[in-house]
Amino acid sequence: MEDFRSRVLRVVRAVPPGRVTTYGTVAAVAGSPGAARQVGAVLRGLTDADADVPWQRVINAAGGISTYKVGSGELQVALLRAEGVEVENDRVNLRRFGWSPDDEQIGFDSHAAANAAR
DNA sequence: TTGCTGACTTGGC
DNA sequence: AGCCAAGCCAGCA
Repeated sequence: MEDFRSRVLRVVRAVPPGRVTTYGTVAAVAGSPGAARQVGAVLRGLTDADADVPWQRVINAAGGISTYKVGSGELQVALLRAEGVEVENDRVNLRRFGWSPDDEQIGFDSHAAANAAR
């Protein structure tokens, strides 16, 4: 069985530019609903070999940056803005920029978008 | 090896 | 709106 870590990285790599997703979504797609913390643990341990992983596109369910103890969340905000993601008041509007695997087909503006935003 | 921390989420109050 | 408790399990001492 593939490592949880590998699956997380694959999911994150699948997030298109200009979109963001949440730890919970990544965890669910990776096969462990509710294991959002582990997603954070994986991303925290990223190395040079994982430079192709757009970790900045992974945020918390509230649409905010969850750097907590990892230093500059400002960097992440800057990276997101550079991709066209609007960040106002340290918050991202998940209704517009939130991504989930299903959005590959439908884009947004559907029940999936509402689901992503809960 | 064990044990604790923690880029989180969710449901209940 | 917010706070609290439980659960997930990868990484690190």
